[in-house]
Amino acid sequence: MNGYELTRFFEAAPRWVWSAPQSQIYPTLRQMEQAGLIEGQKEIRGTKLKRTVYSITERGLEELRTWLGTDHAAAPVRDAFFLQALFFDMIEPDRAASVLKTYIAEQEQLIVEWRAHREALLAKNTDLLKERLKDRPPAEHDRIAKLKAHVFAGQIAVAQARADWARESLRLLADDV
Amino acid sequence: MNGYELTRFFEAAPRWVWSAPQSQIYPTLRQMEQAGLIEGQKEIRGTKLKRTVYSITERGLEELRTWLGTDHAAAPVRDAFFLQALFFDMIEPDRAASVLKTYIAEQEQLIVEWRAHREALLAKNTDLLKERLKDRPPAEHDRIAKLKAHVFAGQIAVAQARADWARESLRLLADDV
DNA sequence: CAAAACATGTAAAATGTTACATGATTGA
DNA sequence: TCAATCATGTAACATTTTACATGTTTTG
Repeated sequence: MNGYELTRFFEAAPRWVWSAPQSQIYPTLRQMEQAGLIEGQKEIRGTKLKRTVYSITERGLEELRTWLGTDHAAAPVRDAFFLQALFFDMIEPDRAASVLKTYIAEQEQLIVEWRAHREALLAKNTDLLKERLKDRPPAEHDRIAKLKAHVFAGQIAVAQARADWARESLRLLADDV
Repeated sequence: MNGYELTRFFEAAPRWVWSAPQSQIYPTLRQMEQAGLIEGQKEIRGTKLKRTVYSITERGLEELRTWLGTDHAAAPVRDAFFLQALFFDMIEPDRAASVLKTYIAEQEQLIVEWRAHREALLAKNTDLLKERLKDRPPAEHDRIAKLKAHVFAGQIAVAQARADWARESLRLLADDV
C-alpha cells in the first residue's frame, strides 16, 4: 500500500484490530524503510502526482514472523470506560444509565461491523485476504480464512461480553434506587 | 494519598482498571494541584522526611462528576494480541499455540485477581472502599459496594471471553493441520 | 468547473516509558 | 547496622494527538 491507502484503511468504519492516525503513517513508513523492513516503489499517476507504494522485504517478513511467535507483555490496563463505571455511585443513576446506553450502542455497532467482516473473511471476500491468498497453496486457503475470521469472532465475543455487562449494570442501577 | 502511595497502588498485583508509571505521578499531581483539582497537605515524618498528601477539592469533585456523567469517545482500537493472532497463519502452529497458551494463563491470572477483588468489595473489605463509605449514608453502602464489585465482574467477563476465545483458537490450530 | 478523492507531508503539544538519582526512616 | 520500605524527584526518549498545509487527479 501507499500512505494514503494505509490512512484510509485505518480510518475505515469496521474498526480493525489496530489503528493509526494519518500523521503517523508517513514518518513511520520512512522509519520502517530505513530499518529495511519495507521498501517503497515510486510511481507517477497522471503527469505530476507522485506516490510511493510500499511492500515488505525479506528482512521485514523475518521480523514479523519473529514478533508473531513471541510472547509479548500485556499492555498496561487503561480502560477509561470501566474506570468511569467504577464511580457511577457518585452521579445520578439517570446520568449513569445514559452513559451506559451509549456504550451499549457502541459495542453493538462494533459487533455488527465485525460480524460482517467475519462473514466476508469466511467467504474469502476481502481485498486484503485475496491478496494474501495469492502466494499460498489453495489447499490452505480454507484454513487461513477460518483462522483470520476467528480473530473477529474473538473481537465479537469481547464486545458481546462488554455489552452484556453494561445491560446488567443498567438493571443494577434501576433495581436498588 | 501521597505520590508514593499512588505509585504503589498502581503497581499492585491485582491490576486495577487504570495504571500509571511512577514517573508520571509527581508531575501529574503538580499539574492537578495547579489546576485546582486537588490540594496537597505537607507533612513531616520523623524529623526530615517530607511528604505531601493530596485530597480532592470541591472543584475537582465537580469536574470528576461531570466527566463521569459524560459520554466519551471510545479509545482507538489497538489490541496487539489480536493483531498478532491475525497472522498466526504465517508461523508454525506450534509457535502460535505456545503464544496462545501464555495468553490464556495471563487472562486466567487476571480472572483470579479480579475475582478476589470483587469478593473483597462485596464484603466491603478494601481500604479504598471503606474510605469512600465513610461519608455516605449507611443505607447506601450495600448499593455502592455492589456497583463497584460489578465493575470487576465486567473485567472478569471480558477476560473470560478472551480466554475462551484463545482456547477455541488452540482447537482450530490443532484441527486442520 | 467544482467537489470529492488522491496524495504527502510538517509542527506543536501532550502523553507515556525507561532509566537514573538521592535521601530518610523503620524493623529485623 | 543493614536491608526493606518510605518518599520525591528528573532526564532522555519515544509515541500519540490535533491541527495545519499544499497540491493533483478524477468524476459528476
